[in-house]
Amino acid sequence: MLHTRRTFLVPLPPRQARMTVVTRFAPTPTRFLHIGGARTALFNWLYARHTGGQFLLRIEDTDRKRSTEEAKAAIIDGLEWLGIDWDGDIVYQSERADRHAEVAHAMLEAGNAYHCWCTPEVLQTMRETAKADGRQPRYDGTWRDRDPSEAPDGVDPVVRLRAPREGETVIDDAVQGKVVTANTQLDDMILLRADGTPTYMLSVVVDDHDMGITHIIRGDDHLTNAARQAQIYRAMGWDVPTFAHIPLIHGADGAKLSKRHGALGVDAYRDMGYLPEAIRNYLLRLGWSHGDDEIISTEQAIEWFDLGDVNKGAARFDFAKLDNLNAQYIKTAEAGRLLGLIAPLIEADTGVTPSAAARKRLAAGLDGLRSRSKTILELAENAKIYSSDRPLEFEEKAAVLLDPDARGRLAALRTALEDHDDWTEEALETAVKGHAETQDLKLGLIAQPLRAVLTGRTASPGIFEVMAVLGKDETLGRLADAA
RNA sequence: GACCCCAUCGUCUAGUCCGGUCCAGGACGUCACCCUUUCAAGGUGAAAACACGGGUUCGAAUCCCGUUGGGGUCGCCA
Repeated sequence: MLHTRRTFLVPLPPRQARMTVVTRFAPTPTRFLHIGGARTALFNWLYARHTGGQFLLRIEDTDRKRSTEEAKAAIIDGLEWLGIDWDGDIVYQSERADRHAEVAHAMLEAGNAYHCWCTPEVLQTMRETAKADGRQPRYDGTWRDRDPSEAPDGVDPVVRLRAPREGETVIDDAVQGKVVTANTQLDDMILLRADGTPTYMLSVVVDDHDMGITHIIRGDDHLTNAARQAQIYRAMGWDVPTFAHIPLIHGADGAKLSKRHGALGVDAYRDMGYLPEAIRNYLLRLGWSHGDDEIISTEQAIEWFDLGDVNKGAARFDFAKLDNLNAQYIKTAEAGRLLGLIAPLIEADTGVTPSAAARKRLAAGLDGLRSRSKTILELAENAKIYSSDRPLEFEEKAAVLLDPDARGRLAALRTALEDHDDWTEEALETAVKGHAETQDLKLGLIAQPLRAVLTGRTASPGIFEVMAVLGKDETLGRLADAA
């Protein structure tokens, strides 16, 4: 754990001189790593890797009673699961409160900040009357030029920034372009609370500066904050980093992704059976593109990613497209990994640890299963036709298929198969088709009941493949169970 | 409400900066057909968009203005 790394306090060379890009992801540990945060982290990470720079992680746990250890762990877990690694030690904002205060005091001394004795109650009424009068609900600068000797007794003052009252603050955003804010829109924000603790506005600026952040890539919802933060940088005579406000992700209904609907943690996506590379690819394409490319490896993403290609408008989250991407990654994922992923799911579902024979079948049948699965959950579900030991459970529709006639046909087939020894897919196909011909039956009349009896279902991989994967003993055994 | 941001198929987007090659391209989804013992996968094809209104220009998805719509921010939260 770190704690005020000295290096951060050493004055940094001017921006032009340190050509290395430094980005950061600065989540608040109040809940899990939600999908929007994941994308912000991804973009920061990608940009740092693309430029050969650094990607830092800062936990903004400036207490507030809401930060929890669980949330911190969940965020770190989420990042790790997504394959997003950070450079150096994690910076905990709460451990830097002294430095934040130090900066505020420096501003006080330089005259760029001042004490204000307005209580929250006074401020509250100030806002209310302003609103009632049709004015903006802002701090009116009561104590900006008032003599501190007039300070009321028994009130601890806050420290406010002496912000410029005229002119405008301009942000040259790498994504949004030039954003101009009239300084009259910005009031003198609080830097230090009455209890001496720093506010978010001060903390971010000080931390970003001390950490040498060159590019602040974050959600659009911070765009308005950028102007205010720029004022703090300027008051301290610091270089203002490059801002890049990326659009927010909206739910399928177009509304903001809120706690209420759809704002899930990345762990939820993992539990729904999505592969981290699919999530990464999907998130990457939400608001960013590289021509017509859709399937983009992480290596390519790092090579191609640039801020200039990030869109300005918000994008809606679409599970259908995520499913498609996930399916594509499942198709090419390494077999051992997939097997490892589904084993615990099958076990949890059936309460049985797959037997050695079952695992063998699973490995043999995996390729026929993956093209039929959009998620790991589906894969595990589909895999049960191989993992289950006899006797099988039958789906309603499969059971219906096994009427007396069908059972009779299967019994005949079983007898015919008993002497068959070449248990390869091709040979079995020839054998079963041959058998159907001698019985003068359409293949479907045999194949469908066969599928039902062998898998307990009406949909499965090719039936001859299933037979081959099952092996002779298991195939005949399952046949015997029902025929 | 004020301020700020945004606006191409249902969705993600290419094209917009440096107007003409765009009666707008790709992907997902949808539909049809092919393949096929089932379900997928795969293949082929189809329907599907420049929000609206004004300009500027020989010419605008591309530039300007307005309207509408959507979003964000207005805390001694982060």
